[in-house]
Amino acid sequence: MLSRTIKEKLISSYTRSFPSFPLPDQFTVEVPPSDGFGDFASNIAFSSAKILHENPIEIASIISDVLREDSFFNDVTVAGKGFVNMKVSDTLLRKMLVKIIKEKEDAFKYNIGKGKRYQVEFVSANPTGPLTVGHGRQAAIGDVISNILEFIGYDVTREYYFNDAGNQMNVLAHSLWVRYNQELGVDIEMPEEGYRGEYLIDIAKEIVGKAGKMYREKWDEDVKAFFRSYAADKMFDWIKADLSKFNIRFDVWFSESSLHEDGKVKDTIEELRKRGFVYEKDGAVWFAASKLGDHEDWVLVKSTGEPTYLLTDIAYHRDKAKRGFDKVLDIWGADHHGHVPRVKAGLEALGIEDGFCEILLHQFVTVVQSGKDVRMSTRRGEFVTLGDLVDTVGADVAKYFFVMLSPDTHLSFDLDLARSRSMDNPVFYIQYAHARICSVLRHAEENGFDTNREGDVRLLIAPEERTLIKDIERLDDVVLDAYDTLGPHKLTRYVEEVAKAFHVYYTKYRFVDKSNLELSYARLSLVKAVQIVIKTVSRLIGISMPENM
RNA sequence: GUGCCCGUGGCUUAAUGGACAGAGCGUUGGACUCCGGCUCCAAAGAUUGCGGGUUCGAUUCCCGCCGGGCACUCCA
Repeated sequence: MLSRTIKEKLISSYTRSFPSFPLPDQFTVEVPPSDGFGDFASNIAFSSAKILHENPIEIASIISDVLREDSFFNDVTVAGKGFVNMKVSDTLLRKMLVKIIKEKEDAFKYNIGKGKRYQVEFVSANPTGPLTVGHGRQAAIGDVISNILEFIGYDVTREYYFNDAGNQMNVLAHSLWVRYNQELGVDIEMPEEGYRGEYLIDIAKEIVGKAGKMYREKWDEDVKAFFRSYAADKMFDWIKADLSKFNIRFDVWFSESSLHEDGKVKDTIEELRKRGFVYEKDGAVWFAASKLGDHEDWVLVKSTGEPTYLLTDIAYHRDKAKRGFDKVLDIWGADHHGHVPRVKAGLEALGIEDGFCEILLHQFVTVVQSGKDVRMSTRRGEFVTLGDLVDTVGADVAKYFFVMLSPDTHLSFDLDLARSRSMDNPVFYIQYAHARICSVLRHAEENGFDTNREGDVRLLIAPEERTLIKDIERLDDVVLDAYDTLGPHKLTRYVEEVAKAFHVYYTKYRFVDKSNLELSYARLSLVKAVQIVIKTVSRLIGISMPENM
């Protein structure tokens, strides 16, 4: 909360000091690496050095002189090669604490989104098999980002796009039919490209139970359609059950076949044609992406007459724009990175503005078990399902592990470690801090304290109290940082830091002391504020905060 | 071969171009008569893959190597 005001104060000191010069493009206000540098530090002198043709140290000292006149600051110094280091007054920090207690999580909300419609599309796995841990990472990242967007005032739609139209579904249908026949003792080989997972065997058994030998060695369009829809329904039930077990919900389930049925794929290709990006060659219809700087052109409609994945995807994104979203975010696995420039070229060709669609890629998840990698492939039927993972480690731990690293970082999920409940587990560390807080508040009530009473925060003079207040008052900065960088891991790192600061505080001081009621009330206020912050972050991450463990 | 991502203490990792590269795990040594020790304190541990360049300043940007992952389909 304070860094905003400080930024404004830096700007006004700058313009007062250098009235005829423009402001630097950007400069930071951040927490310095060590307490010795004060509470906040800014690099404004570095970023303005070129504009002012002046030594950063000189600039910093001029700005500092102005800032020093403000009672907001306790101390302003110039350090290093030109940092402006600021120490804010204790009164001000305590005001922030009071604000948190009064307004709760609203104290940290800035309306950046202003109600604009933001669509986040994630998971979007096709119904050909169960969700894997890789989808789990995507589900977690997408959910946390959606929560963040909502927190800062966007109207968010969480959408799941599934391909229920293409050839993969036919392959799935045929694979199921093969399993069905095998169940009936018919010796048919699973085709090379078939889905070999054991899950189809269970479904095949089910069909034998219901339909007997009706489809034995019989394969035509009707049979295909039956197996296809049977398989798709089963897969969807499974996917939805796993997601709900994982506490992830979607607002819209968007089917690819609806794009075809509603003529949107056809419309898209016509519009591309009108704009001069379509030509025919070798019996196929091509997208002239090279006109937009791509190194080659891509097929939109195969010579068989079927649309490609690229075309339907462009049609899908065109539809997103037509549905009136102000902005959309797609979350894709890193294996789709080659697809990014093509879809973007498609949108550009359609005249959709550049900033409309953002794509966040995340690196892969590997699962390590007994010290070695578990290879995962839906087609080969080798995987650890998301549902299994959630059953073993719980939704909270799974979700936290998925978002605790930067999406850019490869994630290696150690199943043995996760299964062993012992864990050097940050989730438990944070939950423990929260449970301790609840325990303290309970203890206070039991000893006759009214925990709703507001304490006199002026009594909070211990250094650990100052640290803790500084930590919790910057939650809004953390949320905005996570938003700017699309980095949910900023939240987990932050909440670990807050939990740490609380544990340190807890170990050193007593909160409930009948011989010093006023001090006790003051400290209980701080404890409650910490609880508000931990709960707010845990809600954004989507994990629970039990009162007892 | 071409393109994208990654390379940071023993391990897992953080750092919109900023200060002495920050955490956690592990290791070693400490701390409970009292609100939950699932906690806390301290120490050791790093030439940020290698070599150049840009900059007042580079883990971050550029170039070249080395190593790993991914993608280069009329699959999705």
